[in-house]
Amino acid sequence: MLRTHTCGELRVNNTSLEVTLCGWVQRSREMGGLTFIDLRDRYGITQLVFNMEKNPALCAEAGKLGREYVIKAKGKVAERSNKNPKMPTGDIEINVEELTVLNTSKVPPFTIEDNTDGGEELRMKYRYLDLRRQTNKKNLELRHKLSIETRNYLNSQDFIDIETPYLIKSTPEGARDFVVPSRMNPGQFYALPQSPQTFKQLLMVAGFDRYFQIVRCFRDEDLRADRQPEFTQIDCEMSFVTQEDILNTFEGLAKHLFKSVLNMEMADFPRMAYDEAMRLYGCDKPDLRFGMTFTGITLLMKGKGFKVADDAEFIAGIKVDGCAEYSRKQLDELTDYVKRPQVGASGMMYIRYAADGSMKSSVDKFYSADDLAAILKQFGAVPGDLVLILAGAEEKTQKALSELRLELGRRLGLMKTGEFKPLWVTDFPLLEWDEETKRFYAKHHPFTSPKPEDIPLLDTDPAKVRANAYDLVINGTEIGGGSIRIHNKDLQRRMFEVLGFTEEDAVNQFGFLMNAFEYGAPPHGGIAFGFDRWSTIFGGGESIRDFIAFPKNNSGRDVMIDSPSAIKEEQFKELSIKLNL
RNA sequence: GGACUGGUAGUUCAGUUGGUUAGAAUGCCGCCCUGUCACGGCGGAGGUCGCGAGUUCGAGCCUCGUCCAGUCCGCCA
Repeated sequence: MLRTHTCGELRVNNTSLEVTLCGWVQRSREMGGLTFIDLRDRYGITQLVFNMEKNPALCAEAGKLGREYVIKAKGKVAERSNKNPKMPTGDIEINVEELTVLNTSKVPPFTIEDNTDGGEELRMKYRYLDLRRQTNKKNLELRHKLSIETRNYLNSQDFIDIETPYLIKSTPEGARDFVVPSRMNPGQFYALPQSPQTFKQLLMVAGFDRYFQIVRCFRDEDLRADRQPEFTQIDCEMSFVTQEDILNTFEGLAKHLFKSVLNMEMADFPRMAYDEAMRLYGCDKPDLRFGMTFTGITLLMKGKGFKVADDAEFIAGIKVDGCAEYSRKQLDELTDYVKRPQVGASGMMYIRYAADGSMKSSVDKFYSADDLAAILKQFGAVPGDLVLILAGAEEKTQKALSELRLELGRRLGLMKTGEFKPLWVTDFPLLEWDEETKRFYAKHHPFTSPKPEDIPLLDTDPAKVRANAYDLVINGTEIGGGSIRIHNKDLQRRMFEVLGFTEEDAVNQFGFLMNAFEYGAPPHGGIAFGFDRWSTIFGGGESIRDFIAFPKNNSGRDVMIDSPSAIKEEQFKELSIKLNL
């Protein structure tokens, strides 16, 4: 090693030790006769001192060092006369006797500091410089810790890590596939896996009754702050289990991660059926850090001559504690918020229940004091509260009210970082009707098992069938989800029928799985967690990009290596591909 | 596919109603400074106002188009 110590470990009890440090020049401060240099490596920052009286040549040399030069410095640890309590190494410094420039550096395009002056775009282009910053380093360290602790826990529970292929077969269901041409099989393509779903089920058939993998998955869909075209899952599957066994096992994983990574003891996670989540929060991944659950008042508001209410399929609202004094301006802002096209409400009603007991609403014209009092009672409102009400088509209104609830949560500071409210959402619908294609789609995936008691509904009312499917939600983010799978080939065949697959389609796409199910498939089920999201939530971050070493931007581009990019004509030829742009 | 926001010095941003030579901070360069640690002081360099049209006597500012970035909707079994 070129160094004897790191830049983060020396303390006052190392005084007068002869050490050699290596690192990057964070910053230098010249005082004329004295020069200080902050030397940085992965572990911290240590101050180097050069003294003009003791060694003028060396001091002059130190003065020439630029930001981000890579240097090696040999010298003695000394206790500082002027200590810096803000730094872990602030009690000591190194009186440098030998200095070697290991490499020079151009002036970096932004400052390598916690509060950098560089914008997102620039930092992504120079990601290797951005990663030198402490905040990014911390994020990747947290991610590493989560990864190690996940392995530790699952290993302790007899899960085994098995790799599955990346070059697999395209299927039209679900997300768009990334596709890879096969040179040796002209005109044919591999697909990159959206998840190792079918392979882990085949591993169950193979008898590996507890499997896991921390694995890259690929989906060619439009991106968001919490979505990347390639992302990482903690992918798990178990045999001979019920839903209850899976929830318990992976609640165990979550608790272990909370404890080992964040040092937090978590109580048992609450559970909520999908229908309940939709009724109370209008959303299948509610943020439980605050209340403000929905109160339905469709019947109370209808029949009073107010057309908006009379025409509405669904009317519900939320009670905002202690906000009766909201100004007209604030209420108008909220109205504008719900009327944004992305939220989609056509208006908002309010009732202010003033501290003196008086009521003021936006619909006084249509509702008597008794009517309003009845509504307030339904909400359990007390003087000082504000009630906000949306009306319209059920699904749309639920969604808008859910957005309004979250907006108020943000405005009132109720979504605190550092507070964690996990939740299992269970009993998802098995199928989703698509108006455009006039057919059902699997809400989770086509191998999800219906609840046994709901199987008869497959023939009569498929939309009502509930699945043995579950999601883990933390603070309003879906962190993972899974299901008990179908292991019976007849039920699987029936499922494909409901989804409108012909026998031929099913065999063509999933024949290998159906064949496998002919040879003794055990009852099994599993779950997959979004590893990037989990890291982001634990790290209190906003965007999963901050927890991925080399992420892509929202157009799926890597601006550092400039990909995707064109390929050479010879490559197309070799692949028997012609462009059609 | 759609909505919104932004693009001005190396960087982060300001720039009034369209009007003389486009500013600040920071970074960078030079000089001074022996206890700094966001050091301090003095001085200096640094601009295709994303790109292309248009309106105008005159455009960083107005209009249209386009590219790029970000947030969201659709999409993501």
